Amino acid sequence: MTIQIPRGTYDVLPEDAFKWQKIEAAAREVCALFNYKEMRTPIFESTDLFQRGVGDTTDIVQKEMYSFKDRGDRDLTLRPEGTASFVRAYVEHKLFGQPSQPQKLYYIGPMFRYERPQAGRNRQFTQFGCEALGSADPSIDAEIIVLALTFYRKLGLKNLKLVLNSLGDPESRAAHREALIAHFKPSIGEFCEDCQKRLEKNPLRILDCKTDHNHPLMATAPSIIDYLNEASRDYFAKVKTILNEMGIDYELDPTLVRGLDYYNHTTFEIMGASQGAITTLMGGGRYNGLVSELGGPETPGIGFALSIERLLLALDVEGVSLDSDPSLDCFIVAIGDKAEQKAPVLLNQLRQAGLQADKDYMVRKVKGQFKQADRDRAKFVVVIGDEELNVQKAVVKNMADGSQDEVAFATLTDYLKKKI
RNA sequence: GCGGUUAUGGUGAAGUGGUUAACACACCGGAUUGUGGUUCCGGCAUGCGUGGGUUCGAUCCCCACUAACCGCCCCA
Repeated sequence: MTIQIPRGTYDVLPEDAFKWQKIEAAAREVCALFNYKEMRTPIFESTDLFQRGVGDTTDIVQKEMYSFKDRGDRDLTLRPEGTASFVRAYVEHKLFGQPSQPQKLYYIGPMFRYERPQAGRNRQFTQFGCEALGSADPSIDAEIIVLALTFYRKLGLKNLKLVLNSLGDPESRAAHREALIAHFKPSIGEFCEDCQKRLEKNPLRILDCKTDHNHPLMATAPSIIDYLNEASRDYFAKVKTILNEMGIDYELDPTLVRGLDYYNHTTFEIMGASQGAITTLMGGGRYNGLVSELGGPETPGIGFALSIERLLLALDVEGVSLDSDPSLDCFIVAIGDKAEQKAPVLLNQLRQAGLQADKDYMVRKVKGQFKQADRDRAKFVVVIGDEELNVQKAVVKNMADGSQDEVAFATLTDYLKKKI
């Protein structure tokens, strides 16, 4: 039996790779525009990093990590997300000591989660993410959201919905937590098993439950918005004001609860048109305690991550095409043994002169060689055979209009460069 | 991790318990000793996801496994 690709992974074939290049180029351009610098961190890290960073109670850590021991008996994990690594690097290289703050950074790379694959969910997937470390200014919250929107719009996505919430600071969260427990505890038996477990661990997540979505207590549950203390409320108000003044539409959703433990204050998602159940294109939020949690000084931070796989699906649903028109300047058709010997030499000359050029390698007949030239979208075909070699001239055919010229070998590159 | 659907060539797909597994597209060749995108003709699955079972005989029936898709959970 032939070996198959691991479950939940996929190959990007040549016909699709150019889309990825375009998307990655767009991401880099937008980051340059917003003055975010690339940082590259390893694809695996100490398992501890994610346990402490992402949070022990999260689904990611509890059941989705690709963990292994290396030959030195170290516990390592293929990264399930990017923020923990970036914060680790920020602390490890003492980037908090750099004069330039906040450190505005981005990454594009593979992430790994052991999940049941379906459209828009893979075991290896690719995230583009940005992190701004060191600033607690509400305008950076707005900036990071706008960066993501700019990126999507640049690629032609229109059907986007920004959803916002605030989880408040630790004091606000604690107050809300108590209120939630008090609200649900008397009737928790009417809820699903998961919710019963959530009650003590993370009652916030009950609000996210799809099973008990219609339970009357859901509608009357205490909203985090009502439990924000003054500082938290004030901060959130400033973020919203900036977005308003920039003309950014958003929807407030007090039940927007992100799955990672490190979030506080502003959280957000961008939803898009997508196939099936998955519509979250991008998610992120503020994580003010994370740097100190991972051994650095008390430092605020905020970031987002988005999936390129889901972006591609959304582009598809919206009918946005990233198709380009790859073409070849020139294709050499060789007829006969002598010409076949000459072809690679001539081809090399064209290439060295900067022309995108190719020839047949399948011993095809003339007709077949022309077909290949057509598939490669060659603008010109250079035909050489015995007759041409005798007079040191090639027949050059313009594939668009079918016209032909005789061109001396010596002037071939000049001729083609002028025509292209 | 749970539930449902599916699995035939490079692709999209018909199909039957019994000798040669439709059709279309793509590809290769010929009509046109040396010219593509049109047309006509020809070629192209020792094989029907993998392993086992039932049977005189299985691509078709049964079981297991694997994978894909959809839903749940959760997320990007």
